[in-house]
This record gives sequence, structure tokens and C-alpha cells, in this order.
Amino acid sequence: MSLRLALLALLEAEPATAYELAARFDGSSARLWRAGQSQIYPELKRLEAEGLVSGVSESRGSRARKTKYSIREEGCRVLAEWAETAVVHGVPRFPEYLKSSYLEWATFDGARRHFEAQRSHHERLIAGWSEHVRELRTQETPLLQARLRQAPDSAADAIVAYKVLVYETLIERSRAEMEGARRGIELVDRLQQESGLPGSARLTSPIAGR
Amino acid sequence: MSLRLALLALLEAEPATAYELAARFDGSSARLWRAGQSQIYPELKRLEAEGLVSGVSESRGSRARKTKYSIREEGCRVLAEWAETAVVHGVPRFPEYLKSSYLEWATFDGARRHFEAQRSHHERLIAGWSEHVRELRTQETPLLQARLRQAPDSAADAIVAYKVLVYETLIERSRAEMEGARRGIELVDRLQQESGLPGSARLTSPIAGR
DNA sequence: TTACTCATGTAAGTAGTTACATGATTCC
DNA sequence: GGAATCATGTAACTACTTACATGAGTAA
Repeated sequence: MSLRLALLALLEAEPATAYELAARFDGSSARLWRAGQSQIYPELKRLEAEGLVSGVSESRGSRARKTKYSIREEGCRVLAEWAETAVVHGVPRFPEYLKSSYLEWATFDGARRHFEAQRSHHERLIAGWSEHVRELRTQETPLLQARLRQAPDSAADAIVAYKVLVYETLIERSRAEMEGARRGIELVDRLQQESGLPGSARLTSPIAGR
Repeated sequence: MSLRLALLALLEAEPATAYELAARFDGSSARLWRAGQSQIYPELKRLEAEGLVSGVSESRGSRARKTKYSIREEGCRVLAEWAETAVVHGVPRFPEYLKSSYLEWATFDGARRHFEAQRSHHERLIAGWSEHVRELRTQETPLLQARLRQAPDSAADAIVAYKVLVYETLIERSRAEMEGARRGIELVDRLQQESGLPGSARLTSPIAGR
């Protein structure tokens, strides 16, 4: 159910077409949620049917048309209610750590590659989020500017501060994961050294005739 | 596609019925993956059809029967291949941080409750994982014991070490998130103080007539 | 005999993905 | 005139959830 809330949050800042919303959910600016066009078009129709947003058909060029969606009062109420409601924590699902926990099946080289990939993945995430924190502080992002235009001046500090805290927390979280990956590489090096085997060897291998 | 790998990994340690696997994916021992019965029964059938596991019908009591599944050589090969393959990172989706980043819609009390819930959530996760690390080190868990029986003695260190690293990393990751929640509570206190408003007030509110 | 666990499923629905289809508009 | 972008969708599929249905085995 987060998709509709993400859509409402975007529309609260600024009216937009489904196409524009899809673009925001697609590029590097989609940092907390992502969705494809095929999900956004029907969801907007549902939101309109429920009276949370309103779609207005506008002309585009001479013959074509587009539908610009705006949030309605009821949509704002749903946003406020969501902000007030406790999050339900999803079931734990960590595909990358599931794999990490069975690396005895991999070659030493494969295990090293795994941890190196994790490290560089989190490095990229941190770089992106750090840049975004900078943009939030200097109020460079168009979406933040639009959001600030809608809200009373007294809320401006809070709007920026909550978002900055989110990305700073995610940065620290990824730092912890980078450190885990660093320790993983050390571990693989130690295990390989202790085994005296080449990097292409594995500690366990499929047993014939199961 | 992680479900089948989680199933293969469990069956590699020890043959089991679908019911037993479902129980393992359900209790507190399901720390990296979780799945319901309705997903496990058909997936095991598929794995059998593909020749990765074999199901043997055994009698249970006088009239009833059960199917015990074991991993086959081809299933072990798939596990080894998976361990060697790079993980594809899913799209970013952080429902709890999406909410955090729009807390200006909530009341001060609601925002505080949100961060307090996050903090206690991660506290519980850390407690569970810490306990599990201890159990892994003392080799108390039946699943680890079964896994160690299957693997050569030379792999025992690695099997334990990879799993311990996973949970220690997740502990540090949750610690970072707890610290974020602590900072969140501080932030709400500061924002409320600066506003001079009661805890039941919100900084932005639905605008009539949208 | 009653309640609980063991055991095996099906059905309907939600959320999201990948791929395709279509056509106008704008920029070079 | 051709390529990229704007714009709106549909269809089929995958993964997972929630709820239901059935019956034997076991322990109080």
C-alpha cells in the first residue's frame, strides 16, 4: 500500500501527469520507492475513483491530450492518517545475506567477489544519498522546493530535517554493511590461507549420487 | 527466486517434509527468509519435477502418509552455482523511511511514537540476532549441527564464520537504524519546543477545498 | 472425546515485473 | 524526415499473502 502514499506525497508537492510521476519513480531521484508505468496508471485511476486525487484533461499540442492529477482534501487526510499510523514490519527477507550465509558453497574467488560487490554497491548508495543530503540542505531539488511552497513557512525546517535524517540514517546503515563486506573479504583471505587451496577451490562440493 | 535456494539449503542440511520446512520458515528461526505453506508445497513439486530434489513417500502411523524430500546432486550443483553468482540488487523500497521522510504530516506525538517504534523494533531484532550468534558459536542449533554433519570437517570453521558474520553485520546495521531513531526523537522534541505547540499539533494540515 | 499437532493441499487475491502496442509532439 | 520524448495504456506473468478445506495421529 506504499505506492499510493508515495503517489499522494508527490502530488501534494505538485500536480503531475502519470507519465511525469513514472519518470520520478524511475530515475535516480526515486530513492525510497520505485514503480513502473504499468503500476502507476491504474493506481491513479483507483485514487481518482476513491476521490483522493482529481484528474483534469489538458490539451497538449494541437491534437493530443494529457491528464494532470492533483491531490484532493481527502487525499491529504489519507496522508496525514498514514503519517500517524504505526508501520507494519514486513517479513524478514535478505536475499544477499541468505547468500552470504552459504558462501561455503562458493569458491574463495567467488566469495571474495560477492563481498567486493556488496562493498561497492553500498559505496554507490552512500555516494548518492550523500549528494542528496547536500541538495536537501541547499534546497536545490525541485521537488523539495515545490513541497516547501505548499507548506507553511513554520514547517520548512521540519520538512528538510526529517528528510535529511532519513538519508543520514541510511548512510550509516550502509556504512555498517560496507564494514561487514570488508570483514567478509578478510575472512575469505584467512580461510583460504588456512586451507592452503587455490582461489578456484571450494570448501564443500556437490556429492555424487544423491 | 530465493525461496527455492532457501529450500535447497535447508534440504541440503537434512531431508524434511514440506510441513517441517514450513515450520522452519515460520518460527523465529526464519531469520533471513520466510514463506507460507501455500508457497512451499507447490515449489517443492516444481523442484522435484526439475530433478533438484526427490520426494519419497513414507508411512506415518497406520493409514496416513508423508513425503520426505531430499536434495539431489543437481540441487547441490544449483546451490553451488547460486553461491558463485552475483546478487541482483532489487529496487529500493523503504516503506518505513518513506514514512519518516513525510513526518511533517504527523503530530509531534505521532512522530515520536514512530521513532520509538522503530527503535524498539531494531532492539528486538538485535536481541534475536545476538542470541543466534551465541547459538552458532556454541553450535547449539540443530540445523547447524545437521549442516556440519553433511560437510567435510575442513569446512566447519567457514560454515560457522560466514553465518556469524552475516548476523553480526545485521546487528551493526540495526544499531545504525536505532541511532537514527534516537536522533529522530531528539529532532521531534526540538521541533516541538521551537514551535511552542502541544504534542497533539501538526506542522502541516490538510487544506480545505482542494 | 476433545484438543492439538502433523500433514497436504487449493483458491482467490495483492503487488509488482516485463514486454508490448500505439500515437502525438518536439528537436535536429 | 527521423529520432527521441511525451503520453497512455494492456497483457501475461511472477512472487507472495490470506483464507479455507480436509483428515489422520497423538496426548490429556
